Amino acid sequence: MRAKHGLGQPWWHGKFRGCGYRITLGREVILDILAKADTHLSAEDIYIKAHAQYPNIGLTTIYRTLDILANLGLIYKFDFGDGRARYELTKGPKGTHHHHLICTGCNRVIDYTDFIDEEVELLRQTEKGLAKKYNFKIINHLIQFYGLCNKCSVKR
Amino acid sequence: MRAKHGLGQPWWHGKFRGCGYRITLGREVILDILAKADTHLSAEDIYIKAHAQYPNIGLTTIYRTLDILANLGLIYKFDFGDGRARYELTKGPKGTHHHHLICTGCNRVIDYTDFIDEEVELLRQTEKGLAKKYNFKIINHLIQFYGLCNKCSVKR
DNA sequence: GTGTCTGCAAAGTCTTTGCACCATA
DNA sequence: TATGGTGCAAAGACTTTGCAGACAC
Repeated sequence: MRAKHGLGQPWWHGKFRGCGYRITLGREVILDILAKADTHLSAEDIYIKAHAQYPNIGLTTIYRTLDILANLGLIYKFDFGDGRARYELTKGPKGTHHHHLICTGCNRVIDYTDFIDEEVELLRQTEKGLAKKYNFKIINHLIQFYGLCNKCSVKR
Repeated sequence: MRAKHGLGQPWWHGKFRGCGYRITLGREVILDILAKADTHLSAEDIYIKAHAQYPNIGLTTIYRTLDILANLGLIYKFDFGDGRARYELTKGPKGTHHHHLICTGCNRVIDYTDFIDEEVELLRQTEKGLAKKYNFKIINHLIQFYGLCNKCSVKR
């Protein structure tokens, strides 16, 4: 529903062109995959999906495109502790800001979107306070909870 | 000041022995370095420091020891986005729980310890809520703020 | 003495880079 | 047509593993 706008151009074309980047088939495929994904994909995950619909694509293009996207602020890059990075559209299908619950037993990751108003407000204030005290311009934050999911906590 | 207790044994000896691990010179050196460090050290940082006072030590020992320490919950392992892990004693010299402000311009990391009471309380409640809703046993959390430090924000 | 631990070297994994060719604008 | 972009192969960086000798207990 938010995939296109105006003359049928994907929403990100403007941002891309504005930065001097070209729109290529590979990049379209990658963004399409990210837009449809409901989880955090690794570079290889994306490569496999992309390769299915565009067999000529190489892993290199995946990494290079992800790098651009991250710099443009279109995607987030996460580290869940398993040695490979995961990527996620800043404004995903769900479109909502969220945090992660990571099971240290099985590496499962659960998205957590149930923010309470106070949480958002507190975060806003904290950022403001930190910005002032440390003269730091805060752009983003990362919150992750670690623990054991129901299956893994039973095992122990 | 909290380095020793009882009969002059470092505080962690008990925990180590209790888990069947042996106390070795290499491990003592590594823990000593971590205890004295006031920043997040990389494996190589630790290796260099350790090597200075115990030239026989190898990088392998550093990694293996850090792995044990992390599993024992004695250290935290962080990823600040520069491709190498950083380690920090759970209860450092400062002994305080803290979060990090990471400058995406120069990779500088600032410790942030000025918690406001509401923050701690809110976090506690959030954890409780998440634990209940997702049947997740939360053990730990990670909060990092990303942005530009004063030097880097001037540059742009 | 026995089961761990260790250093070294080699292997592994994810990611980045060099280069010649190709495609977008 | 002029820049950028791409795939491939190779290189790079950090971390892990195999193994024989050394050490803690």
